[in-house]
Amino acid sequence: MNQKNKITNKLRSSKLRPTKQRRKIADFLFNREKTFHFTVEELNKIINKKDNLQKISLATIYNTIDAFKKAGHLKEILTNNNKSYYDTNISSHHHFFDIETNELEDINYNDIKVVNLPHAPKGKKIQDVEVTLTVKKS
Amino acid sequence: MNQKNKITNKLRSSKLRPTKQRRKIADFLFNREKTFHFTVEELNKIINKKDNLQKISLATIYNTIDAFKKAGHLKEILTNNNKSYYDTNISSHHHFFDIETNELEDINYNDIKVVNLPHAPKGKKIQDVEVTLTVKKS
DNA sequence: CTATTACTTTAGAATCATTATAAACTATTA
DNA sequence: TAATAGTTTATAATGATTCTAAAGTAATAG
Repeated sequence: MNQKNKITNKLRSSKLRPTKQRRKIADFLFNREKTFHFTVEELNKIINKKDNLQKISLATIYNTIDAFKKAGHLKEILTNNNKSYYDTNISSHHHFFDIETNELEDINYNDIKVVNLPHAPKGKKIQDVEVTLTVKKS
Repeated sequence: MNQKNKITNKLRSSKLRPTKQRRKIADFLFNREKTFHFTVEELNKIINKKDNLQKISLATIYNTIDAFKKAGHLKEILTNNNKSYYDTNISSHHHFFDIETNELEDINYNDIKVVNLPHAPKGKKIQDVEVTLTVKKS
């Protein structure tokens, strides 16, 4: 199956109509080797570079990223930076977050072990475990 | 030493002039048994309840919380909620974060063990280790 | 195929959290 | 007590995100 069809299937299997906009964004985000960290504004700048003919509105980018997140294709990263950061690496892993530059870096799952997880409070269940190592210039 | 003087000293030792506003906020935040989690808007609502005579402006509350954070009297908590959460418990510990209600709960330091911490990227040093367990209704 | 329906995109307005501004005020210091 | 340095304040400005409702497009029924 070619990449175009893979994207279409990915969208369909998440009950998302494969529109031109969603394909373009999905193609950009998911057809790559390395994981990609971004904010919506950053993604918007890249997707809508001046020389691009078919621009995608910022609202659509927000909608699409939100849909991809809900479908489990993107992981939202915890920060204290008052904007949303996303990661194309959805497998369980952790992050360095540079509080001076706002840069993120993945930490391999096996490089950190979180042991003795406590029980969730009554009536709740744990949905995700995220370790953030805040770093700065040494 | 009475509590009023304690607060004054805490402020002075952080090179913050003990103004009426800072005392009031510090008194509210730090003279308590249990830790307190809040956003600035929540704190503003509490500090400026209708029946309060001396109101404190929202800008001052932001300034003060920022000063207290920089002085190390408050810990900022990582979430994916696009607003800043603070914790009066500044000792090393972790959190449950309910993504449906935005409620936070402390996790005792010893209830989670993070082992095998990786080295920080070259030229950087680890400033903080935070584990957030995202929870939701089960 | 075509018409209908349901979903999606869009520009722009609205909202929410936060930061900036600059004038009035207050604690500290000389 | 006067000068100064730091602080507070209302308000404006900013930045990120969500809302709105009209126009467009994909899916589906006939």
